[in-house]
Amino acid sequence: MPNGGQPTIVSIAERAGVSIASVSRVLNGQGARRDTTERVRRAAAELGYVPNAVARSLKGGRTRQLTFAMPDIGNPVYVAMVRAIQEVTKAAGYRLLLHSTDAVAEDELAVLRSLQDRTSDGLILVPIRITDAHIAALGEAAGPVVVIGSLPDGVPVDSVRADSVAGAALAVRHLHATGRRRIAFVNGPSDTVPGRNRELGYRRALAECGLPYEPALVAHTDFGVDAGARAVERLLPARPDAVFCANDQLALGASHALLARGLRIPDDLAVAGMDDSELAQVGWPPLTSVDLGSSERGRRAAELLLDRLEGPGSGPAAGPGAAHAAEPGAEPTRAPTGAAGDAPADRAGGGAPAGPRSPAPPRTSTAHPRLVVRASTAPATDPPTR
Amino acid sequence: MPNGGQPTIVSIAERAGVSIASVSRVLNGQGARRDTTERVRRAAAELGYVPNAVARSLKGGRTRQLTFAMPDIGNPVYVAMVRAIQEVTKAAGYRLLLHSTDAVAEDELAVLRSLQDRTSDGLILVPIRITDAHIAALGEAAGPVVVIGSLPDGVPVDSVRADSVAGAALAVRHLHATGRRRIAFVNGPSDTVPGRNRELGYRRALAECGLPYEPALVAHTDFGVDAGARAVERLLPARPDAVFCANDQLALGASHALLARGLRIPDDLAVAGMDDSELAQVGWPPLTSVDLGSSERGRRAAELLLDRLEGPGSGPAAGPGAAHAAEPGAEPTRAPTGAAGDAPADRAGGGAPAGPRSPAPPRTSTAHPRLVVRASTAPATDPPTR
DNA sequence: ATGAAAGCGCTAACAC
DNA sequence: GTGTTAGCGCTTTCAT
Repeated sequence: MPNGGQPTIVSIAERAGVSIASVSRVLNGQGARRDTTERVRRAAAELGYVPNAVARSLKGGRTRQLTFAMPDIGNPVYVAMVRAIQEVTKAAGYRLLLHSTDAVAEDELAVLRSLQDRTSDGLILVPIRITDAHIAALGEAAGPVVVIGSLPDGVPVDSVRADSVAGAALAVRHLHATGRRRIAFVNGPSDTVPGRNRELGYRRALAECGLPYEPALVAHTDFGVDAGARAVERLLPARPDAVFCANDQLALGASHALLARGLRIPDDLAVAGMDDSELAQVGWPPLTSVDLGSSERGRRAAELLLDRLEGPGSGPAAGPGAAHAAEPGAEPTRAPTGAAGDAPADRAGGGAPAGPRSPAPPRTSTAHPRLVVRASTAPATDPPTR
Repeated sequence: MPNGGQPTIVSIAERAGVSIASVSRVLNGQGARRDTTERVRRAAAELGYVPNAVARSLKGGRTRQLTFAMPDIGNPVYVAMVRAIQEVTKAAGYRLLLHSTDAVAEDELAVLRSLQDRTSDGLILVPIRITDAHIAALGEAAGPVVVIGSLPDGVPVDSVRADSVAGAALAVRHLHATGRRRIAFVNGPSDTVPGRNRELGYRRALAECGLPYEPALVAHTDFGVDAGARAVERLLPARPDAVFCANDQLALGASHALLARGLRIPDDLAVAGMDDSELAQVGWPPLTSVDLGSSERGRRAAELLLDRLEGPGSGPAAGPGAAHAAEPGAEPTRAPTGAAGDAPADRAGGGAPAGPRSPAPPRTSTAHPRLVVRASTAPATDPPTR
């Protein structure tokens, strides 16, 4: 027995006394005589036959696997996304591969490149930083990619973003409205897209509220619980009466450090986070946070991806690079280092395939933020609540 | 162009003017003339060639993918396991597929069966309940499986367990030692293995400490934060001075409910959890918990699995019968259809195929629990700490 | 309706 | 050292 002992269509064909073609047809629900159908089904059942997914993939050019690559699988926000994505892809009959990049750009690029080995049919990527290398890699991706996050204009890739500038502003205005005047900000790394946007929202809201921007009230650190705890300690000397954190993990860490110092939340300081992840409800006191629509974005990203896959020219792979010539002034995707006019040779290099598959312009959808108020930002003065 | 425009060994062969066999050899680091090597490498680079993993898998009989199926990807304990497993499998060159079963037995069985479609080479499974169906499926699994959790004796499967009976007892004794006398217990479902074991440990420790078992102090619920909150409410009338919870999620929920009622932790009640997951440190007050060695177990499980995979007959597929004759005194791996007295005819009837693959006897390793004391269980009376 | 045969992209014998 | 060839298990023409 050549393989691992698993039955194949050949075993079934022998047992049922038909050809492998008939087996395939019956098993794929195509027409066949009653008798044949019967025998094949029986043989398959008796043998406990399960089709070999690898062989199918090789033949069909699709693995029916999708990849979701996120910065940190330990962050509940991404877990929420996983759940939402899973729901959509599972319904469509795709398996989901999860990949935690630890926010390492190199790892993100590797994932992008890995599309080339045809292990998965498509990719949903949550990059934390967007470098030129990312943009280049995105353009050359060997299959459809959807980015969750903000991409520079003109990058021809589907994306789903959250308006985190507005989201951050929402939180800050809320703090101001509840009487806080010295609003500190614990941000993630400032060289990340979320980091930049949240800072922008913070400053904008400050300005709107007529509050000055005080560098001493702002800290940058890594995203993460411990980081939040350490960062808020550094801000305490500036005597804030509220701390706005760029995500829930930071906010939880900050709360922790504050409480450990004997400070009271919200009486002494209010604390607010972002993402409205599970952590917000689990924290003590429950954390005011800004819902950035994580599940929604996950779901939407999955839908976009499936659309590329099954939608128009649902061929084996989406057209690589060359297709995107739509953008005026777009540079060539890849220079086929060799004879220029050598038609047959460089076909592989990414020359436009004969088929006029329309690249379908990239689509972007944006989720709108929503403030979720909880105990951590109750007004300092005796709350008039009932 | 038949495929997605991706270069194949054929494209390379043409471009380099050699045969596909040479391409394969060069690319796989086998000997070849300087000149040939050079040309192939160059062609591959120019074309941006990446080998098609699917084709490789079909040929080799291995996908180099492993599956980890756990009850809930939202539980930090499993995230810790994922990290540990990932570390091991990645180093060995395997991709990891994650699967969240939501503790649905049916889903666990499906995962087991899915080994048959050859999508992954092996499986690490964390079942929450073990039914007869599980045991049967485990025996018939089409590839190596390692179970994280306690299996009944005699099930021929590798497993890694935690001594959660001892772990639970540890926590209860600690509560007793710090002056608590009415120790409530919020458990998970009693028909799960962890649920049963933790209850056993609770009762055992109670007895050791000379404390009576009071049903009014015990609640069963689902594992989960909300469940913990609701459950502890029901126990309050019994006036506990401590609450021991079967995992950190429950404990966090319980703390939450207690604090929300204006009770103080640990002054009014002590709270302890299990698993020592991230949640324990993130909770307020920081949660005393029992480290059940999640990372350790994950790592160990991955090692066991890899051992099965690469260890003995690391051939293409598990072991085509004839091979394993090596082990002295080993039982026959699989009855080669029609061989010795081993019931041959039943291949048809769907009965267990020859023998449940048992090349090497199942191995089991056990992680030992360790108590991690934090603020949530400080003695009620003024702590003599320094 | 069914069977024979041609591959999908790759590796590994087996000749030269 | 290199090329030719035979599959891995499956789907799909193309004849019959």
